[in-house]
Amino acid sequence: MGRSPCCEKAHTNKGAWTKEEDERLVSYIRAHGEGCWRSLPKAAGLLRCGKSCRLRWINYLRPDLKRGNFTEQEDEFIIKLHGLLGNKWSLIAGRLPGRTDNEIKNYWNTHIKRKLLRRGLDPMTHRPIIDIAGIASQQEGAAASIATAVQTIRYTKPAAASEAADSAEEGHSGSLLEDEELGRCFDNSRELNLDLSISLPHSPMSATATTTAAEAPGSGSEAIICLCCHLGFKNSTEGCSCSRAMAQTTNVFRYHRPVEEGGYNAA
DNA sequence: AACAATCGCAACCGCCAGCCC
DNA sequence: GGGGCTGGCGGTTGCGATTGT
Repeated sequence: MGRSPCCEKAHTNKGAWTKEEDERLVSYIRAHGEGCWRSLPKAAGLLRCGKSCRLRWINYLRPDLKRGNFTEQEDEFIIKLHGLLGNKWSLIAGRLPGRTDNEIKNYWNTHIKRKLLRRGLDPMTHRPIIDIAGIASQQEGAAASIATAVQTIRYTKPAAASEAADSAEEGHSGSLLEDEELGRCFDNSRELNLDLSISLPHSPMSATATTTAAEAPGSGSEAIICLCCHLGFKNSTEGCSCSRAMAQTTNVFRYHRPVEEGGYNAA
């Protein structure tokens, strides 16, 4: 059984694309647009798998691609987005015009990982490595499975961790969920609510940034912003469930950040 | 100069979700 | 409802380029 192949492998080229193949693909897409990738190779006279054509176009031939080195600002932006989204390269790429998911993924693996390690941060969790080692030691014994689950939850919302790590230089405090709180969330819900929302940090700075934002329980000065909506990952017709999630604020993981515009720019 | 090791990136692979019939 | 098809995604691999010995 198994999957049917996406194309007839016996008659398809593999490996590096030639100039001629590139030209064929580009001219076809210019003439007909991005249509059905499966039928495109045949229509364009290419001995390539449709997937391969799509990848070549998206990652290399698209006219709006910005090629060349990443700027320091892009670096920091990627780090922050990765802190928020994890390895969701396509989502990260969606926030960086002219960059592809593949490019960002490669760049992350070859440059940024090392950069974070040099800063003493774990590239996956964005937490200080010493801190992680401490948690790892606590995980030994009977609590290991719970602690692992907590780490997993933390990974869905690690932005606060990166914010915390940067807080010394950025001047605002991250609001990392305490282990106890994370454990409670996990224990209560048994399932992860992946709706992300944003609220103001608990720092004094945030109070000055508060405008007409909804008051959040507990802090008295938190504005809750749905991350999906704020970043534009969901359009208005897709019915983000943020309002529902916010009505049940107990198990919603929030990303705390200042409200002012440009907050995602590199510090 | 020759070889080995490492790096960087393009491309591939397999899985998954959404759509359509 | 479910099965097949397709597009899209993230992880991994392959290989040329670069650097070190």
